[in-house]
Amino acid sequence: MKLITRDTDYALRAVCFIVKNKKTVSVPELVRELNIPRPFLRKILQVLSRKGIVRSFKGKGGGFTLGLPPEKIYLLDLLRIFQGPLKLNECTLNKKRCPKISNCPLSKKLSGIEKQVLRELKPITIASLIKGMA
Amino acid sequence: MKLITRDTDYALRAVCFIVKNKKTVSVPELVRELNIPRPFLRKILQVLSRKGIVRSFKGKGGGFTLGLPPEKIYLLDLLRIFQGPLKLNECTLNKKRCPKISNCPLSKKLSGIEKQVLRELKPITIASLIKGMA
DNA sequence: GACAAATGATACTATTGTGGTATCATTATG
DNA sequence: CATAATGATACCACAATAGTATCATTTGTC
Ligand code: FES
Ligand code: FES
Repeated sequence: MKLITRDTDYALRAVCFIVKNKKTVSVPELVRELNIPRPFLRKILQVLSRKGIVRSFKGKGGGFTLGLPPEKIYLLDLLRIFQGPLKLNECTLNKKRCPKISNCPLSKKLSGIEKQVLRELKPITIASLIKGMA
Repeated sequence: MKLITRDTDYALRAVCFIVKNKKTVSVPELVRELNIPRPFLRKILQVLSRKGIVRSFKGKGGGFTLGLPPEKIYLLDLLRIFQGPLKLNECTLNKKRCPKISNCPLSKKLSGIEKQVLRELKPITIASLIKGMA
């Protein structure tokens, strides 16, 4: 089971690379650097652009720059954009038959774990990841 | 993203029910009680049987009993049986291009999270879950 | 203005994992 | 021997993930 899917991961790499370049970065450059399949990367960047994580510039010489400072781009943001909300704990039973979540011991444990995971993910920003690479 | 898939969950419920019955429990009984699709449940129980979690008795009047005391059946066992090893942290890059895992800051963070999750999962047994339901 | 080089929008396809079904063989009890 | 159970195994359906393809639009350069 993966915590982070491919699109999230690619988004992360792309954003990191954009941070390190002061100029706008185009898809061809990113492809060259990260070798991610080009159309897939394009799709990902378009999403990031819509969400304001990056800013896009069309036309010749165009490309992408950051839309936010790297200290304000959280891994959790990317994760939620591409993977939806982090819910480790969804009851497989429909609500009718579920002996009330609040009472279910497994559910309690899983919620606890989910909280822990969130607590650890929360502080991770692009900035912190890049610093870690030094 | 689910931490626990349906088969693991069904297995868990089935095992819990078996614990509470001193006699052998047959698939029809389990279906009645848990309403899990019968052939699916059968498949799950066969796996549990092969793994020694439950013991099976063939023939008329047959069914399943526990193969281990409930304090020795770990949620993690079931999880691993049905979902493979818990690895939250698998690099999307192939080994060639991965800038060595030990150096990758994301990988480090995710490993940390994985360890935490394992630490929380480890102590959970069938016995502890049942006690929690009291 | 025409062309080239970039992104925007959107629809489609392929692969894989999950959640099941179906069938036939085997074993035990009455 | 009939019946009621499990064993083994192969198959199928659906959803999520991963990736492709196409056309429209914008912008810089000659
Ligand atoms: S049975 Fe619904 S949360 Fe446990
Ligand atoms: S790039 Fe391979 S573990 Fe981070």
